[in-house]
Amino acid sequence: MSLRHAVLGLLSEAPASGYDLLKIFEMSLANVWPATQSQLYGELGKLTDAGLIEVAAEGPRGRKEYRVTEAGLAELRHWIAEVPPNTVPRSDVLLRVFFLGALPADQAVAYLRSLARDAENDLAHLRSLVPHVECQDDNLSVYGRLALEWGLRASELRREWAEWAEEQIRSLNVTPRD
Amino acid sequence: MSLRHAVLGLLSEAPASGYDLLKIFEMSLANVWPATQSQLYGELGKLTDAGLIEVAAEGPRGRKEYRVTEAGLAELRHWIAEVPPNTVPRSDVLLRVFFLGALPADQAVAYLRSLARDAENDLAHLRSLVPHVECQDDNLSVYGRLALEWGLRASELRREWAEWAEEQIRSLNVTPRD
DNA sequence: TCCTCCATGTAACAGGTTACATGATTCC
DNA sequence: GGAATCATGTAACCTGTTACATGGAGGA
Repeated sequence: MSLRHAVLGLLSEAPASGYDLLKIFEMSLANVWPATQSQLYGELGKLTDAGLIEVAAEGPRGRKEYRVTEAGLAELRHWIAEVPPNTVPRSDVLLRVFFLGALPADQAVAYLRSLARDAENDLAHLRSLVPHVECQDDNLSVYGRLALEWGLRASELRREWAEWAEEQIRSLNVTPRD
Repeated sequence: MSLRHAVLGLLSEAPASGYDLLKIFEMSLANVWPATQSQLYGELGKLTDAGLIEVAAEGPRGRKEYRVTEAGLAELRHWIAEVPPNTVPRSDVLLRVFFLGALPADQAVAYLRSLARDAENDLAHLRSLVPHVECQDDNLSVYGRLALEWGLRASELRREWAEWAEEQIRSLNVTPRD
């Protein structure tokens, strides 16, 4: 149930329409909590029914601008501070690593190398976002920078780990029978 | 669709029943790809229908021992080596970080501190698994060690990042008006 | 006029969680 | 005999993805 809190969080910064929110999801939250258009509009309806947000104004093309209510803000704060983070994040990459034994050793090594490359690419991409986020000054950007730093560190970790893992597997296979 | 490959992967190491697999999921894969009992039995049925696994033997209490077929093994290898890892892992922790601005500064700092503590606990837990995995020698353990190392590094990262982030927010608030 | 962008909504499906339901075997 | 464990299955519900569907407004 975190999409609902993502929406509350965004609306707590500034009122916005579903369409606006969609853009923000694509820009800022794409790497943290992606959401689709259909999901978003559904959630806006549910949040309105629950009284956590309300329509602040109606615009041209049927545009509805939402804002968070007091109850919504309270719910947001409660969620951040008191609801325990729930799920183990599933990683299909790590799952593949578990089963690398099903591949011939050279392919396993190649796979780990490709992970290192992917991490390097992600790192480059995140680095390209740094200047863009750095010049902004709203709440979302201040904390967005923290999130971005996490991403940078995590990408480096992936690259370093993949290189280390490749070496591990290599050393296992160099001395197969002693 | 990774649960299916998790099942194929486990069965490629050794034949097992749904019940056996459930235990393995709870032990080895709990931190990588958790699965529930009902999901597992459903998937076993679908995999059998698809011809990727088959019933190798039937035991006492209606026990059905499955083994992977040639087609299943081919599918597993294909998935590991050629299917691109799909989704951005959603992180509800990082999502909370994005919206920390909705909290008073002291609560935001407290939250980051609690993240550091959580990371420290996870680290301790993973470290306790090290000796257990180290003495095993099957394929799953060899590659499981790689996955465990990832977990260890990731937990350290989380702790270090949380400490860094706390310092960042602290320094923002020490000098509010200059 | 036509294209692009703004803007919302719904339907079908896949994957995952929780809960319920049932029964056989083994061990004490 | 009773408890713990082995063992499987199903139903309801929630979340998320993909695709379809519709139409207004503004600019070239």
